Amino acid sequence: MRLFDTKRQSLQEFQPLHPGHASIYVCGPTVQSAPHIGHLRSALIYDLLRRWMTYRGLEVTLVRNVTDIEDRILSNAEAAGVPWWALAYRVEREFNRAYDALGILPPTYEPRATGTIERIQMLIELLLERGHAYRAEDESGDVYFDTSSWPDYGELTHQRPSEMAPGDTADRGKRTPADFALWKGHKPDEPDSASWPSPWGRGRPGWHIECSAMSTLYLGSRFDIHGGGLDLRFPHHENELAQTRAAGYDGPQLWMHNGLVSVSGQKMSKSLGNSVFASELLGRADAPTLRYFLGSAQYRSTLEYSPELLGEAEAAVGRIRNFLVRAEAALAPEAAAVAEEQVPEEFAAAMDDDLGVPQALAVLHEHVRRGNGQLGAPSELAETYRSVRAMLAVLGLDLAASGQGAPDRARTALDSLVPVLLQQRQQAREAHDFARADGLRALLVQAGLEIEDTPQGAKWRL
RNA sequence: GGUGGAGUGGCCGAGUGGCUAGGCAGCGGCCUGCAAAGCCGUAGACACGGGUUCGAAUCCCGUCUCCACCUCCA
Repeated sequence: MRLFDTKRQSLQEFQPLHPGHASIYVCGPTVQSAPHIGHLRSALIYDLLRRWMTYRGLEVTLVRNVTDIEDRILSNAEAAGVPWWALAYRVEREFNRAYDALGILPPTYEPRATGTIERIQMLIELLLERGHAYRAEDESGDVYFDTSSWPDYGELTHQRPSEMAPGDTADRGKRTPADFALWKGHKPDEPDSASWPSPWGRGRPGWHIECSAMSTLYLGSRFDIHGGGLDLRFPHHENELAQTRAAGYDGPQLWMHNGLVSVSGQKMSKSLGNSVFASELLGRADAPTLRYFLGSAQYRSTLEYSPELLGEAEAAVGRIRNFLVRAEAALAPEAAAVAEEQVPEEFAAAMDDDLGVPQALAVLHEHVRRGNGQLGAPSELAETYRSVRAMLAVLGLDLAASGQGAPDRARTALDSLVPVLLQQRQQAREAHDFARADGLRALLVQAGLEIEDTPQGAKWRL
């Protein structure tokens, strides 16, 4: 399969470092505030990558970190009047609930920055020894990465420090504005619990270093892929790469960056107040619809969010779901059983081409349409049905047609009441009392049911 | 100022030299008592100006516009 590499700015044939295995590190959230649609999209993209690689026979090790100590966590916690660790943990749990609700598979491991302090300190020590870091000249206890000591600085985003817009020079103890903190000395107004002893005094890790520490600790000096949001390219990933390599590690062989989500053509931001949070999104649509919607743009493109677009995704998913219901009704159970799940070649080609999910969805729809035309031809239908199921499985679209699981009491009540109404409607139709028949149908539709007349009589579903 | 990405029909979104993706919305037909669902058919586009070519959404040159990043960000 081919993937677009940010560093080389081109599609690269993916060659795992270890045949049959793929190692992926994805920048997870800084658990400072509630997850929004952008976080979900990002996580879903790497979930799809992982599922696809698994389908292709690779054993995938996916590490997605949690950055649970950082400036914004401290300031948000202080503003909320809660301990920073309580805020971080609450938000972390909120992220995981949202991931679960979307059917995003748990990563192989999910390390926390606070659990990696030893490794972080070891890296900083290495950087100091090798002359790529320095202790701040003031009494702050900070340690900075010395960008001027690393000739390749800027290699990821193809920038030269001299041509960048000048940064904040007022920062304490830095030699040049481009230098960034590896270790931040403890400040008297910060909680003691947010600091750890170190050779440079009590303090906490800077932002960036935790990813260098966690990726190389769990995946080794060299690993296959590093992923994250487009907005992390600089400074986060640029700095991370510089640190990792300057400390003597190789880092990832390929960098992936996913596009952002816009709302009304504007980037989501706190200052604009247009963020779409996971909690409200999960209340607006079911998991398959959200997965479909979030996959409707190629992962490197900006995805525009609006309720209308979400509605379109819902219609598309409904179409697929309708097909499954019909096909399962038309097929013998053993024909519908999916033994070997094999996706169509065009689907595979789309996924292999830099994770072309929109094209893959097109292939899916083509099969659904074909299948709808085969409802009278079971042998052909069975094959199409199995293809569709295979594609849905790879995409993580869990459209279990007939309501699995134990029926709840409301459902039991509907199961006994709806057929009575449908029977009354049928009697009215036979008596040509269409006003009454349509009235009964309108009642059911208003209650949220779908009524479908078929040669075998009326069928209903929620 | 620097770095990167992108402009395709009413909307979203594929397509990288010839063979009109797909979805939603629209229109016509089939089916239906009427609908819904489904199927079939159909219209509509390549930011602009040049150039290369038998042929350009696709390649080249120029112009315009938009987006992201340049030390808070998925």
